[in-house]
Amino acid sequence: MTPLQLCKCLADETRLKIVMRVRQHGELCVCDLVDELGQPQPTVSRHLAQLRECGLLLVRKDAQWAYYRLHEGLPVWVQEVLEALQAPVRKQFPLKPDQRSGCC
Amino acid sequence: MTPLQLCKCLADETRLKIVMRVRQHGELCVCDLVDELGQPQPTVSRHLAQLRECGLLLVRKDAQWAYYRLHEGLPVWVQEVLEALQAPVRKQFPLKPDQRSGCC
DNA sequence: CTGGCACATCCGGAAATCCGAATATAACCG
DNA sequence: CGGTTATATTCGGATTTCCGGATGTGCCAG
Repeated sequence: MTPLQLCKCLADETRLKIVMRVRQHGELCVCDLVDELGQPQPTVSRHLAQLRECGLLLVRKDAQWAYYRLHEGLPVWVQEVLEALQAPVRKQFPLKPDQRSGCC
Repeated sequence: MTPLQLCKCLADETRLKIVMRVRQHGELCVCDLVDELGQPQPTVSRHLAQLRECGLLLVRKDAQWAYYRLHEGLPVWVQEVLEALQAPVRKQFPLKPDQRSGCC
């Protein structure tokens, strides 16, 4: 994980939102993200794959669901970047009013 | 300046290097950067313009030279991101051995 | 004024990125 | 087994991003 790779991962609105939402919730399944972001499922899945491959996210598969979380072993500087971005991202992309559809 | 804009600015090797070098030196002129990065002057100038427009860098023009520096009024979270990236960037892209050509 | 240097900008094409639509896979349910 | 749900992957094209080369502009030296 290099600084350049991290910046590229976060240089997309959907991926930035995903990382921050996941960081906030600890763990989220794909359908939650699809619901939250209002984007088609293949789009979300593609971005999740990218975040997995670069080592930012990890998956846990349970039955038919896939739960994503931040990789536990992230370098400190990565955690610092994410921490610094958390608040302004939440300001720029506020959460949708709690319409817990309860997909899973 | 939004988190997304910042990430896009830093999601390019040349721009990432420029920002970090400028941050380290306080102020650098274009020919220094061209020399350091080993890239053609128009390329460096184009990236500098981009960093200017998004509000990360400021220029000071003196005679025929243009000196770039970090914008003084950057939000705290931006400064935190840059601080967190400084060390790993220097590790990934070490400085060229000091061959001060003294272009200016 | 002329030439040279530092820097900026413009233009056309190449390359990377992103997306929509369709399809694949895997698990659960009846 | 067939149907449905959750997720992943593939493909083709559209859009964005990046670069090289040429050109423009301002400043200085002679």
